[in-house]
Amino acid sequence: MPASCQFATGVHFLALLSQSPDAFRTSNEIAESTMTHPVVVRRLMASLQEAGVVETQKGPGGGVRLARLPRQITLADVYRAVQTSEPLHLPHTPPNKNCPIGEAMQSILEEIFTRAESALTGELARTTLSDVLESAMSRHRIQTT
Amino acid sequence: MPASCQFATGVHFLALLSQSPDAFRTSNEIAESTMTHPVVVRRLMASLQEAGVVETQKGPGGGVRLARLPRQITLADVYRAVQTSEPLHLPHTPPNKNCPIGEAMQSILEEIFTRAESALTGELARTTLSDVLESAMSRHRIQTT
DNA sequence: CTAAAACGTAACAACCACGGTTACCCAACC
DNA sequence: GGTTGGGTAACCGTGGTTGTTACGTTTTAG
Repeated sequence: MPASCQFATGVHFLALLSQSPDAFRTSNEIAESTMTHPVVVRRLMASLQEAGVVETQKGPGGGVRLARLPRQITLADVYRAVQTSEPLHLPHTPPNKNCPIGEAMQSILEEIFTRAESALTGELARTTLSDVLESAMSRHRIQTT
Repeated sequence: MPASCQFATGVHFLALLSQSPDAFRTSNEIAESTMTHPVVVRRLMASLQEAGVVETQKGPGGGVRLARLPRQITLADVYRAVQTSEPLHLPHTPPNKNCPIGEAMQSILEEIFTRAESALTGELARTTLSDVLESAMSRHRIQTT
């Protein structure tokens, strides 16, 4: 199911960065924690940097850190920065020109998709990175005690 | 990924069926209108039949028709019947066991995904097939006049 | 009872996006 | 200037989706 898990990965990355909002973490560290490849980390972080969610610093002592406080970053920000393809798609082959229904279908579907995705991002906007980190901390505490 | 457009295709199919809720339409007719293959139609219709959205009739004079009135079928019904993969996904590789954040991440993300998808289907549930058909009819009328 | 019309489904190929990997360039710090 | 880091291009393997063929099964017509 190679159906883009970039959002999940991105949230995971940013949750790690939220632990120490001021410190730079290297892509190697992040990759190790998430069992992936440093290049994958840098690729995803590039999108997040473009969206103004993180900032990077090259050279020794450099790495990636949040550009804003965890409280000021919502999951909708992450979703918009990272999601390359939309969850709902039009068919690749255009409909029959002789079919009046098909003629109007695309624009109807596009409107529906827009509304549906607004609902989705609206829900995601209600959770911030600090919420995620807090949940993770409390959950881990319960698991280890 | 070859971004699944099954939802869009399904809505298109059902909009066609909504034109004549009582008559059986063959997969060949549907395929012709949507510029696809009869087997593709039957495959998708199989899911919709399993969900109780359509009913099929074999043999001459048979085909597919809606199981309920267009007014009683929402796009959320279509989405649930047809969508094989969810819009948001967990990473395929589990996180590092030594990372406390990663430990808790999966369940946190699953909760978030559940809420987000509920928001999406909630929005889709507000539109019925008769709404779609009505939009298509009025749009086509405007385009052709 | 046979033939034709339709769905049901398995099997296969083509395509394409995603993730992992390597390699190389560039910037920053010591 | 060397080391440490990100930035990015290029490539491959994998797997899901669609299109297509082929065949079985059910139903109706006659």
